[in-house]
Amino acid sequence: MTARTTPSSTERTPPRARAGADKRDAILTAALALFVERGFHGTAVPEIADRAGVGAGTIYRHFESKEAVVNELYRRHKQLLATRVLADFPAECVAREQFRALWHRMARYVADEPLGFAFLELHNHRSYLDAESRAIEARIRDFGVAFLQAAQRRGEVRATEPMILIGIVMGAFIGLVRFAAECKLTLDDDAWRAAEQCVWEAIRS
Amino acid sequence: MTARTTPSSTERTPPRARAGADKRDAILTAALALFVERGFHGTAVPEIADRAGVGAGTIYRHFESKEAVVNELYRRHKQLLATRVLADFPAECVAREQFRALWHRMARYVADEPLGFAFLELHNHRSYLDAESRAIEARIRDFGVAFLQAAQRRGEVRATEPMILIGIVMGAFIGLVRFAAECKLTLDDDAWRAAEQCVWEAIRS
Amino acid sequence: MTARTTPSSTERTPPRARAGADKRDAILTAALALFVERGFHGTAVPEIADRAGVGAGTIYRHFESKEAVVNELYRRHKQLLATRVLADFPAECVAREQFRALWHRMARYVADEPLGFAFLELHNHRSYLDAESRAIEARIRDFGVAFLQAAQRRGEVRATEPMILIGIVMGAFIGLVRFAAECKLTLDDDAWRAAEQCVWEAIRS
Amino acid sequence: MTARTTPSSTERTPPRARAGADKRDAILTAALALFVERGFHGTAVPEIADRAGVGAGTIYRHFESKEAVVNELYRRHKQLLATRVLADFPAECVAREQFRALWHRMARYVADEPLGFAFLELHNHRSYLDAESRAIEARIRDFGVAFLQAAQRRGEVRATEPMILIGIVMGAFIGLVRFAAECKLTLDDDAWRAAEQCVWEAIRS
DNA sequence: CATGAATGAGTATTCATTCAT
DNA sequence: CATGAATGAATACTCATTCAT
Repeated sequence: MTARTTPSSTERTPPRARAGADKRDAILTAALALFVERGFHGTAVPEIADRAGVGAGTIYRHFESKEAVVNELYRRHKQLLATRVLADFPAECVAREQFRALWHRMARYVADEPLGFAFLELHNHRSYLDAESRAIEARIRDFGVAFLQAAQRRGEVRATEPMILIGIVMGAFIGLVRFAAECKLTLDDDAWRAAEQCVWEAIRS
Repeated sequence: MTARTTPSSTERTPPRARAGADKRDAILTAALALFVERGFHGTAVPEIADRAGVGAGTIYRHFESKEAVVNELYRRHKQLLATRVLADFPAECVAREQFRALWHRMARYVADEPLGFAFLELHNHRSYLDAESRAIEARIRDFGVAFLQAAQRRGEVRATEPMILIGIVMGAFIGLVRFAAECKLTLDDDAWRAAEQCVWEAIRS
Repeated sequence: MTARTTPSSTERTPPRARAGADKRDAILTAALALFVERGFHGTAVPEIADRAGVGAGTIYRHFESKEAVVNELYRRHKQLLATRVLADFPAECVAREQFRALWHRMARYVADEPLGFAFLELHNHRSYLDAESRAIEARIRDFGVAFLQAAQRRGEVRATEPMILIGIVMGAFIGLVRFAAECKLTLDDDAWRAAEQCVWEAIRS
Repeated sequence: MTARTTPSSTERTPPRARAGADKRDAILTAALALFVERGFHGTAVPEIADRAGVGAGTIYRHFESKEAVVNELYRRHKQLLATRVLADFPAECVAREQFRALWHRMARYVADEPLGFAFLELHNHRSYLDAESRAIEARIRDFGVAFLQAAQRRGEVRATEPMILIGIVMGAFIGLVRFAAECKLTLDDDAWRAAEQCVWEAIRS
């Protein structure tokens, strides 16, 4: 346990005792919540430090700058999403099954990492994202296009421009999550299944 | 009132081209572009003044504060969207026709006011929107729910929770626009029609 | 303070119809009240214009700058005080009578021009008063010193350094007015007479 | 910015002469001098920072706002004056002795804290003083009234309205200090004693 | 002459970043 | 390594002054 000079001990730190280097994680967790709540420009570095339970200077021991924090966060969560969704993709199944798998994996990601998902959906990433962060984004899109084209060739998905279909599917997914959040509607398994069925109808041949 | 026909390129207006009261418009136009590009908190007031071709102080002659500018912008564009989409709604048609009408009106709005649409889709409006601005938002959503429920009662739209269907439809629409923008894909009439057909399949009974 | 919609004419102007050049007076009157209330640096030029019922630009038609206004005000009121107090000074009377005359003339000035007196007593005139304004001040003090020295030579006033006596007398007068104002105590003729008697005791031989 | 005439005492402290917490004191000292010289509204925060030898932001680490600085200054000096003057007041002496004690204690305060005294005498405190600051003021005045009334009951002080007498005495004291300052006259012990005798004559029965 | 919209330098205050402890 | 006080550049906003009408 790191020595704390101030009399008050565990102020904001998460319950588990913290071993040395995962201050970095505390910073990222705090930053994630604040960026989602107030946006990148609307969040002050000392606020992040405060919520993470570390000194303001400590952030600069782990990250080059505030922008480095947001980029790390972006890459980390985009990567996590990609891994969760694409790992062990059922390449041999029919498109219907593949789509169902994709959809529910995304749904599980949203359930497990609601802040991470909300963060990725924040707009205006453009102004601070670096090249590497952008590359991950492209990788996922390319996978989606490849999947759709294969299914189209097999006549399982309608023959519309793949980018349009991706826009519709991803948009529907994101819209579903956002509207549910706005209306304080909890999405249970049935809701997710129903929605999945709807969206499949949109792209099936 | 001066008609604004071209959606394009009215930036850094020539010093003596404007008369009196449309300095207010110049400020709103400049702010719109900058908020879309860098977000509310990422945009400095002098930047807005600069781009509008006015002095920094002039902004405060027309608006109480920076927040008053975003709120005006939000209300104005939300209102415009609502009017464009809901005016003379074909109440007697079958759902299929009504849906087509809604879709293409939204498409036309996006084509005419790309920045306005992008602005409305910006997240984190929460932190600065006032009560009046929020009320307009609710009005539009309520209309959508009413439309869907009526169609469901007539058996023309599938009997899924209306908020889920709205999330899917609106999300698909927004996703389509965003992905197209990101991939520098221009959406022509055919593309809009094809997408409309896809999304209708998602909600039809 | 807020936007002015009506193009109407006489909004704040005092009842009497205004003939051309006495806008200058309206400006001075407005400035006097505001300077007393909020100080020179705490008063904005448009506020003065507003209270005077003239346009902001009009002030610059009559005065070089904000500092010119305060200097004019200072000179005008100092001059008025000097005239009121020193004109037809009873040079042949005994010091007791002369003192009584001075005291009650000052009292009458305060009663007639409470704002003017309060303004002259404002501190920090130093930072904006010009040479001419300062000269008037000196002239009055010199007269007081001469009066006291003459009375001291005749053995009617105690032989203490004249500047000290002036400080005491003027200070007592000002203190009286200020404390009365602070305690919302109105000074009637009896009070003024009683106070005069007290202060005379302080300097008589 | 302006010319600095006095080569005296504590200005622009040597960069590394101070330790930790007395940066707060440096700020207060700098603010005191500037407020006396140019008034509250006439003093810019960066000027205070400059004179205190600290960064502009540092002021906001120690004080909520510019107004918090004046209020602290006011309370601190009013308190100091009250303590110095009222502590161990000779309650058993005759009024003549009590008056002498009060007078010379005030004189010593002025000698020790000339800027503090000048600051307290600044007008227009009204616009920024908070309730607590005002309460101290009233406490001192009440003490003066009580002292005078007791002496009047014993027949040692003339039977005039106490507020009038206080106005005269305090006014004379303040006037003395101001006129002396304006004329660059140094008040030595003899001058203070002579003045005290004069003012006592004004109120004795 | 009078006006008030427009201006930009100036104000109080915040915040990303540094560095002595 | 960790800290948080200190910094000064940057921000939102104000105001003395100008000038086209």
